[in-house]
Amino acid sequence: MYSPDKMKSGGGLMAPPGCFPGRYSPTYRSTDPRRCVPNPSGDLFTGLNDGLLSRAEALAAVDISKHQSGPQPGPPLPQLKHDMVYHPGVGGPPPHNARPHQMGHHGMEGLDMLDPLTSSSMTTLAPMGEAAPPHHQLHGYGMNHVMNHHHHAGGLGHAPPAHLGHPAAALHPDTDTDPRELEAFAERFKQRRIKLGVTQADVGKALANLKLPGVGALSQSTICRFESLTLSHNNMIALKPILQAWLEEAEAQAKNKRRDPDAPSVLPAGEKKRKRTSIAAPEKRSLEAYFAVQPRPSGEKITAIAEKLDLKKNVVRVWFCNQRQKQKRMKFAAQH
DNA sequence: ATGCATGAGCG
DNA sequence: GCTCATGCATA
Repeated sequence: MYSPDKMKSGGGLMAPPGCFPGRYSPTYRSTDPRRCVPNPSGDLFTGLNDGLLSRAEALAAVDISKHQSGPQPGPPLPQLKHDMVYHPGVGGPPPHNARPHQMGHHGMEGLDMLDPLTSSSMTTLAPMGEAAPPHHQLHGYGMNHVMNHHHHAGGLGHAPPAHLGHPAAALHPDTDTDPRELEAFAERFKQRRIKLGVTQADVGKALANLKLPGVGALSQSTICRFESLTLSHNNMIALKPILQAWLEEAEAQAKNKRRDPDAPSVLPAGEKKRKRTSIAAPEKRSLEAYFAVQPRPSGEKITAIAEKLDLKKNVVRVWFCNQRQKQKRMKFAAQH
């Protein structure tokens, strides 16, 4: 029911209808047998990273075994998994915090001598968690207001949360930014959403109907991530007032039993299907190993890695970007 | 629920 | 080139 372009523009994301990049490179070779063999043949990047790469992999192996069986010195082991999954299902067990889960850069100790190149940046790694983004580009659906660290949530030049029921939350950065509060809200939100019998996708779509300035539809993914707190802190803060507005509106309508009968469900016919690249486990493991040593490889390095793993350079680059993003991902539970 | 991707905005 | 918000496709 939503044409791709419609939805995106509504959400603030621009997807020029006719500008899809021709590089949808269907690199989905997950099933490709070659994938399992990180081609050890004559590498072009010879002198460059052969040694490094191998060591990185070896180190990763050590690292892995380390947190799997080995006792961790100190805090509850931060898993350097590329993903965090602590999500109970709907109606699952009482929500509760997981472990303090910051980025895991264990395994680094002792690696720094590996390669001067890689170690240089490694050594600077700090216990970052969500520290202080240098600056931010405020784009998207007018979430600019909240995104700004020092601005108050009411920003956006509209600030009509008067009727939203929780003026305090909307007006006080302290309240709005409090991870505890966000966590609690996400929890409530999910619970009540389910109560209303609405799916995450429904919510995303419905947001556009709120007609809040600058607020368009969102995807199921985003709603899901909001509920599971897997968005950045700023993103959570930006979305909260919007979802809160929707929730209140939805409950009001439900109470009055009056849902406007407008159901323009005109499913847009199929569009081009993007093929999702799937990186095979062995390759993924290698990437994780490299990432542990150098989360921000240079273009050259990325090229070398891509070649060694027989992956597209862009795929590798994006993988690193996503990995960093995940690493930075806020873990409310973790920080409390 | 999550992996890989796009694209805006910023150096 | 990166970060960040966000989405499509898929497990």
